[in-house]
Amino acid sequence: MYVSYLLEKDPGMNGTASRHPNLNFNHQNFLPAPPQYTDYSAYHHFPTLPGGDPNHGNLSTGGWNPIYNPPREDWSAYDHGASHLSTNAGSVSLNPRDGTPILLPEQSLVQSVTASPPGQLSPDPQRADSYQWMRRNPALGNTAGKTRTKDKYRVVYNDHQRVELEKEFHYSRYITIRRKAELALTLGLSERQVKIWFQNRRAKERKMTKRKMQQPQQAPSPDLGDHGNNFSTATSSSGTSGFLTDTITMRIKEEF
DNA sequence: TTGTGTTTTACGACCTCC
DNA sequence: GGAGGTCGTAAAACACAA
Repeated sequence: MYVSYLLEKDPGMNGTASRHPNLNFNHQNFLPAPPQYTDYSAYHHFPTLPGGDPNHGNLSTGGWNPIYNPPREDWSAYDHGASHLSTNAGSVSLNPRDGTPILLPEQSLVQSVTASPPGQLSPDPQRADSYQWMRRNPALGNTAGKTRTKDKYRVVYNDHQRVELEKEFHYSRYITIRRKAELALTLGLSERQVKIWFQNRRAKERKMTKRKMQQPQQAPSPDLGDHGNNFSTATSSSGTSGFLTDTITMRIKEEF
């Protein structure tokens, strides 16, 4: 309980600006548009891959930082879906000069990928089916800001928003103030929504971990041997994600 | 089509920390 | 007091079997 507090027992840990003087950023300091994560190197530690984002492996091209568990193989499909289905301006990178949408390499790449039948994206139709949640409601786009007390109870985030949030969560289960602001900006969400998304995501992970713990030793999930392609497995597995998070946490400690 | 179970957003209550 | 954490829950969105 109160994991963040435990983490923050160690000064300089991932946390809020108020608690960590080193994190006393000015939110205005980062550019509100591409290139994404230009100042995100603070807690990323891998050399820039050619053409890739040094911080998230290659976020914008769909690559993956080796520190993470391997990406879900069907993410590219989500990105594709998001790239052409999303009506949310916040989900599209814009040219900082003229504001025109930037077609990321992934968007052309995944278009060719998804030219194949969906079943070919994953050899496991069951697993592929497990990620249908990522594909729904393209038309909704982002209508963030609706609340129970307003005209709509809740919105459904689009594929791009979900993928980026999942990627961030995969990197660290606790988002920094800076990253929260950046992510909110780039995804067209409010910081509150990003915060709540992370809270809910952690709750989901705990729930899944608990569920696994309650299940007696059963036959090992085939996903576990799937090079981590199943993101849910990777993040919900206390062992895997715990290790991952610990590793990341230590790296963040080093940085701050 | 419909009923049912699950997942996803969003919130409130309550907590700790600064 | 404000920020952000967990926990529990409501309700929309969704999946799927009958």
